[in-house]
Amino acid sequence: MMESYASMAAPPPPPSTSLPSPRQLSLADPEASFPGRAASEVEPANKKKEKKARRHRFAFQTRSQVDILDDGYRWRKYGQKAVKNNKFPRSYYRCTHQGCNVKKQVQRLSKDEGVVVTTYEGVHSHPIDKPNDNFEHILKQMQIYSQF
DNA sequence: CGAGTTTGACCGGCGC
DNA sequence: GCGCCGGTCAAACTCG
Repeated sequence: MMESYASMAAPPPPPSTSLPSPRQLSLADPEASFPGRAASEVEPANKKKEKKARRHRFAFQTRSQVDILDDGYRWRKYGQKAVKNNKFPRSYYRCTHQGCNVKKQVQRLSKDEGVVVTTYEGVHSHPIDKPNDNFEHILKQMQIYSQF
């Protein structure tokens, strides 16, 4: 899906009207006074604003022809942006586990399509939902760079 | 039907 | 002060 760019090459729906994006509508809505995605802010404002310092960041450089690196956890893609120094876009993933705010970003090297850099942000606090005993073996094959 | 994926637009910070 | 950039979200669509 992610590698198939032409899969969705015909999205232009019938131009019923120049209706702006739903995103803009929320802005026009007085109820949407929240600045941006504050609506998803599950944390009540009762507490002080804790700084969103980034947890430990681990970058895994793997050699894979496919960008779908399954580490055993369930990830949900929440964005895709192209990097300036790379001709390929970077994919942003997030753990679907409740309370598990672990983020992961996958980037491919434009020079070496077979090289994929996966950066993990945060730590998982739940067991793996997928039987992958070989994961440990895979880790050994990967070169782990620990930052922070 | 549900979950996950896609795309566009927005936000905040930083630079100039 | 404005422009640029990276990063994030939300709705819509697709797949199983």
